[in-house]
Amino acid sequence: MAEYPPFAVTVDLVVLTVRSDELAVLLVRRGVEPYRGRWALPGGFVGIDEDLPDAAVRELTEETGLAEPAGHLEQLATYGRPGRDPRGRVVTVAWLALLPDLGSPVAGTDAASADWLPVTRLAPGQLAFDHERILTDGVERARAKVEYTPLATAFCPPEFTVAQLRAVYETVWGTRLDPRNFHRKVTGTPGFVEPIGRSTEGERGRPAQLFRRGPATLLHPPMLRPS
Amino acid sequence: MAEYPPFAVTVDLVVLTVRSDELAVLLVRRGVEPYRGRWALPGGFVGIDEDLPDAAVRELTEETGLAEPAGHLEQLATYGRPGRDPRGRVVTVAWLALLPDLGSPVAGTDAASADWLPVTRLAPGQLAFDHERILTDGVERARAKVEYTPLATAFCPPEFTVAQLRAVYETVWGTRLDPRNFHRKVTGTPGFVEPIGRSTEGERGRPAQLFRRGPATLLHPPMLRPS
DNA sequence: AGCAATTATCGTCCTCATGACGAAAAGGGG
DNA sequence: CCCCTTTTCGTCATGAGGACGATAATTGCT
Repeated sequence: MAEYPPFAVTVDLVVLTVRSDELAVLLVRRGVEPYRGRWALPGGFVGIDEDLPDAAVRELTEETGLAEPAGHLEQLATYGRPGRDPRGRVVTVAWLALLPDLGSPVAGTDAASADWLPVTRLAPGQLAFDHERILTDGVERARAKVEYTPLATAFCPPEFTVAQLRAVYETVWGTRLDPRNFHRKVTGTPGFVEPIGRSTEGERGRPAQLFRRGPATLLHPPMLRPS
Repeated sequence: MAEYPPFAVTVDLVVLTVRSDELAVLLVRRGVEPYRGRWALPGGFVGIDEDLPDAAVRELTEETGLAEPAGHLEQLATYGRPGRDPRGRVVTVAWLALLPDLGSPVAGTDAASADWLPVTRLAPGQLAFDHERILTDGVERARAKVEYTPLATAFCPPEFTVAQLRAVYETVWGTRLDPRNFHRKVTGTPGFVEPIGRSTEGERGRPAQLFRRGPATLLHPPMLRPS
């Protein structure tokens, strides 16, 4: 392999969740140069014998203390512009993870701290490397994919109400949705959600049926964003 | 960079076109080991100072003699399973290109020959490396994306008729579409196509209006595949 | 020229999905 | 028990899309 140009390969994670009615991304504060002290996407180098999805899962658990039991993980895109990393030629494979709200992450093994930050309140230029671009692409992908897939359920706990699912859509899209039409749409799309048989207790208002995510992988017809 | 595992990075291209009512992919016959003599996706190593999109465009023109004037090129996914290349740890960034039918490609600079092969007539295990998986993913992406984007026009010459565009959909999806409803849908979706003002001459039947692709980047509402 | 065959384009009917909204159901708190 | 909140069911109007008839505008044949 000495005849071919040597690259370093990393994985970076765009981990999104919905916390207190805001779309939040998991960021770590860098403890080492370059970009020391700046926020960055969690990620790291891929082992020479490690498969790419394995590296993504490892970084997710390792650097954030979060497991990936529920939730969703998919490849986002690959970024390799020369000069994007001052240490040399680094190509990064970015992944998109959607998780339910699991509370605050624990700090990683290095001294860096990790936390959820609302994506709408990030100032331009606040992230290390080209991570702002990667984050933008990830948010864009998530907004588009909840339209035609049941992926919005990945933001919910295993059992959830229609109203919780609606709050996810409203937060991800930044719009308000009519509760009655949303209810009809969700319960009427085959395989989107299935009733668990129980209801909520002790909340305000009429108790709501509990659902789990259904077997559908695509929504027919899609959930349309209001124009 | 000596402290990080060294990878080789390549680009591979899934170049699709519609030829004689079949969805065809551009393949090259490998002239060197490994997989010598087998069909493979066109591609090659990324230069140490080369950006990824540049490498994809370079390989597209270099190894196939095709330019990318019309048509469409987008990143598909990245594949890096250890062992996918017997020469060592190679991560490949795959790209999807959609082109109008430009005739037979010229052979590349090495002795390998290049040709269009119908995707439906490829036998399993016929392609080198993990290129069969990459091709499958590319075809899947194309089939899905013509639903909600105007990308089917990338398979057409700069000026085309509604019937030609319909033939593209029928070929890509492998279904028949009603000419009248298709015509209504295409001409009624804002920004999908715009009339050029001229019509075809010398063909059989009533002359058809010529169109070029419109400015829309997303189809609202999408072109739905018949269930 | 006249006619058949072919293809493009327009129009009609019906069904279904969806947006806007009213109303009833089912709980908690005074 | 009344009020407030939230869920859930209905109703109506609008618009998109599938099925299909009808017409327009050519070429090819006799």
